[in-house]
This record gives sequence, structure tokens and C-alpha cells, in this order.
Amino acid sequence: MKWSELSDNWCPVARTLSVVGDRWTLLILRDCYLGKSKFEEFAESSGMTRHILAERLKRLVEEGVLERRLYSDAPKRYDYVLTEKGEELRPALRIMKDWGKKHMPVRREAKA
Amino acid sequence: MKWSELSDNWCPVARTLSVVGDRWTLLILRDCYLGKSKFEEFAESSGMTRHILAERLKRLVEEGVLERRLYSDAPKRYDYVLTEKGEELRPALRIMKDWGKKHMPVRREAKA
DNA sequence: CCCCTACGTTTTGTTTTGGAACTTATGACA
DNA sequence: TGTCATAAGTTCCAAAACAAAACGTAGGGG
Repeated sequence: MKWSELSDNWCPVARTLSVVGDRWTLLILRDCYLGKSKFEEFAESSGMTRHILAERLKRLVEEGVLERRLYSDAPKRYDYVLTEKGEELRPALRIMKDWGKKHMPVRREAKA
Repeated sequence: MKWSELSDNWCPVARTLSVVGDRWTLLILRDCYLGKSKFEEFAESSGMTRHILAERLKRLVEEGVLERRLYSDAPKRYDYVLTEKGEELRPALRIMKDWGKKHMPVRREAKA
């Protein structure tokens, strides 16, 4: 089965994961919860490639998790802010943060 | 940046995601929370390929999220059960379930 | 004019995934 | 004895996703 077919799965967990259950997407949300909103901020903070970042942002906007907002007219610049729908995933990230702190100690040097 | 380098990130969310933040892994955990434990159960329930399933189970065992358990001597058969570490991610899945119910309605026919 | 910022897109080569067939060990049936 | 079924994987190959780096675009500042 392809991942893309998951958005109509009977299981609500699967449908949620069809939006945020890939590599990187939840890291974008983490940055949003930390107050970041700009493309360059996400790119630098997460270490993901600009290619993938652009794709994921597009999808998050399509799904109504983020909103693309014009914040500068000249030159045209857009950033990304959480919608209410996006805010409601915050508790899940909080649990992952606590779980990581407890169960996933850093072994080598931190990189980013 | 490669995904595999994420396990030593400074951010505990990133470290958590280095284990469960890919396509399919959280779906395995969902099945575990629903009481499933067998390879064939996971394969059928999630719709993922056996190839990927085997890889993900191996990783979850390595990370101490699941435990591989001999449940039949002849023929040798193994299944997978949650450790305490694995149990502690359950609340995150619960949030995703609620989020999916609220924000991700099924559009077409359910498949699996 | 030329360089800087910032949000992307394109290109190229590598890695991961999807799908299906195959393996191994055993029990059940006839 | 031979054939079928079960269950946990493994192997193969083509297709899709990804990483890295360069390029594009639309101003602003010196």
C-alpha cells in the first residue's frame, strides 16, 4: 500500500499520519511551536533540504495546518503561521519532547 | 541533513522522531496499542509491505520500544510486545487519534 | 552596477520504498 | 509419503523520494 492512500483510511491515527507522519513534517511543527515562521528559519533549524521543506510547507498549507501569510509587500515575502488546527497538535509534540528527554539521551556531539 | 543523523540532535523531539517519525512506524505502534503483536497482524492491518515492516520492527526492538518474544518453540515463532518505553508513547497516539477524528474526515471509501 | 536577503525551483545522483515472489520450519490432512 | 497451509521473514527489481548544491527572482543598499 502506498502512503498517499492513507488519507482515507478508516483509522483516524492513520489519517493524521498521512499529513504529519513522514520524516521532517513534525520538525517543522516543532519550529512553529518555538515561534519560528520563516522559510530560512525552518531550513536552518531543522537541517532539512530546501526542496523537501518547500514541499512539506505546501502540503501543510493545503491541509490547513499552517497558513501562508504575506508579511512584506516589496519584495513579496511569505511566512507560515499555525492555524487553530495546527495548534491542536501541540500536545502530541510535548509528549514526544518529554519522551525524548527521558528515553533518548544524546550519545555523540549535538549537531544542530 | 540526513535523517539518520537526527538521533543525536540537541532537540528531544528530533531524537524521538529519529525512531518513530517516519512513515509507518507509528502505525505499528497503533496496532500494538490495539493488542496486536504478530508480524502478519501488522502487515494486514497497516497495509505496509513485509519488507518495510521487518525493517521497522527490527529498529523498534533495537531502540527498546518493542521486545521480540519467542511465543512458539516448534516452529520457532516470534512476536512483538510493547516495553514500558513503548507504552509511554501511547498518549501521543491518543492525541493523534482525536485530532484525526476532528480534523481529517474520510472523503472517499475506507480501504483497510 | 554589483552584492545581499529571502523564498523558493531545478538538476543530478543516491537512497528508500512498493510489490511480488521466494525461503524456512513445522503441522495437518489424506 | 506427498501436498497444502501457516507464519515470519528475505530477496529482487523498478519506481518514488530524497540530499546536495546550483540557480531563479524580486527587491534594497552601497
